[in-house]
Amino acid sequence: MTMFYQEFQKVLLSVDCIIFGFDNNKLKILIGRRQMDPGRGEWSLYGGFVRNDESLDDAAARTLYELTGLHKIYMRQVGAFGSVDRDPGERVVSVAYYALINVKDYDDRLRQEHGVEWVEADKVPAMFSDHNEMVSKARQLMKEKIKTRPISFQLLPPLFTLTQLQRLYEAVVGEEVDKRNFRKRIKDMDYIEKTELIDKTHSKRGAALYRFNKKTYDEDPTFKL
Amino acid sequence: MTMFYQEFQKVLLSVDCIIFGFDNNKLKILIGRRQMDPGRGEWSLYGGFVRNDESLDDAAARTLYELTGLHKIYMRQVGAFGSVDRDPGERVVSVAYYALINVKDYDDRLRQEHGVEWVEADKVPAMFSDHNEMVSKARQLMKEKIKTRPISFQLLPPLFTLTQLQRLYEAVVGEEVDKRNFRKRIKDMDYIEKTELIDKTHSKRGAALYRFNKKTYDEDPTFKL
DNA sequence: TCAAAAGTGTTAGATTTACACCCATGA
DNA sequence: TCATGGGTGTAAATCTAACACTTTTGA
Repeated sequence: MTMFYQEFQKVLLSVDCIIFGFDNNKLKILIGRRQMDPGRGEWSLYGGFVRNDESLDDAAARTLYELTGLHKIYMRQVGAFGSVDRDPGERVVSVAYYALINVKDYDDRLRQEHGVEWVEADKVPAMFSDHNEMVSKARQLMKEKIKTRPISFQLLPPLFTLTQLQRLYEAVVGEEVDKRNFRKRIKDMDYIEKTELIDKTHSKRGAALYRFNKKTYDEDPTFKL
Repeated sequence: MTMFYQEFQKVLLSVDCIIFGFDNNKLKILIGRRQMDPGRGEWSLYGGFVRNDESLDDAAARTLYELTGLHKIYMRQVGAFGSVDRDPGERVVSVAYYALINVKDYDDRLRQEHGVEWVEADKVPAMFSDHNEMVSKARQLMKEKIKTRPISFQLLPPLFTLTQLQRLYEAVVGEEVDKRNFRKRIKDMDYIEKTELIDKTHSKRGAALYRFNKKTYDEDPTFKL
């Protein structure tokens, strides 16, 4: 059946997902207790094995769908992790992906059924194997990404206030920024549109709601690399 | 023997190396004709299969050593490539690494024995499978890296002139930079040390030779992230 | 003596940072 | 009426980019 490469060893390949959410002005990630031996009961990222008939991206998307019921989640590869002993059971190489979702899109019932929970990205417990490493690398990549690309919208509802956008940015880069300077920068981004709508849930005065215009963004020549 | 994960499929895992060199003011990469079916004879990166008793990094380092006879090559992971049909033979997932070497360190006899050659990074032919994709991604990563980290020294001899350093920088980022501005920036980097030595092979007047001081670099608090 | 590469400062413009007060509203 | 978060402009400092001529020396 196998015609080529007969003499080479195969390995188990998994994907592990670092799923980011933003809630209560905190960056959070979704983790659970490992349901499998070895390591059963340890904190762990959600993952799954790669099948022979699916690409790595497909495996990650499928895994994300299994867990969240959501399609077309924003997702980027973090890298491959392949220490020999990273899994105490047997040799497993894992490709990590980070994903961004809007916490509100994730049915809380489904979340509980899978036994995963949102923990603050700054307070992640010690996890199984090299999962903490995966998380740091993912955070690092996301931090670099957010400085040049509009990924915030993947974590926010379709309508959001500038304060929300700023808090998210601060949570991701890990430092506070000046309100006026931040808003000045946003004004220059034509693809962040002010709507007529007002959010009154977070303040008495009410804050203008903004939305991300993907079309305008895609047409912006600044972003044609 | 295998106690866990029995029900999951395994895949062949390979590493592919994008080996950069700098010669004649040109950024080059090392490629050869594929020696294996399927795809025998097509242009290809140099790669190898990952063994069960070695990490991905070890597999890449071993592959680099096999080809070049060099140890401790600077090397960074590019990412995992895993389309289902990327290899027409059977399912193979590959982890790409880029590596930087000083062309002069590579014995030309050994190079010929392996049937690989240096081609300009801007003139890479169509290659086997997704290897061109790997090269673009590697170039992109390296370009980002060189803007904040001193990786040039991996591609240059221990002593080099500022003009060489500038030409290399230009080749990597793909655009020319102003000589005076470039040298001003270099002056601010304490870890690039001027020596008393003069290179007279490239000009009549002679150019001062510089060296990279790793110790100074490692102690520079700017680079503690 | 001249061609070829090395070496060297200044200025204008752009970008970034720091900073403080008034507004609207519901409780 | 007051506490809370929303909203706004200016000036200094820093960084970046543009620019041209002199030096040395081997051929």
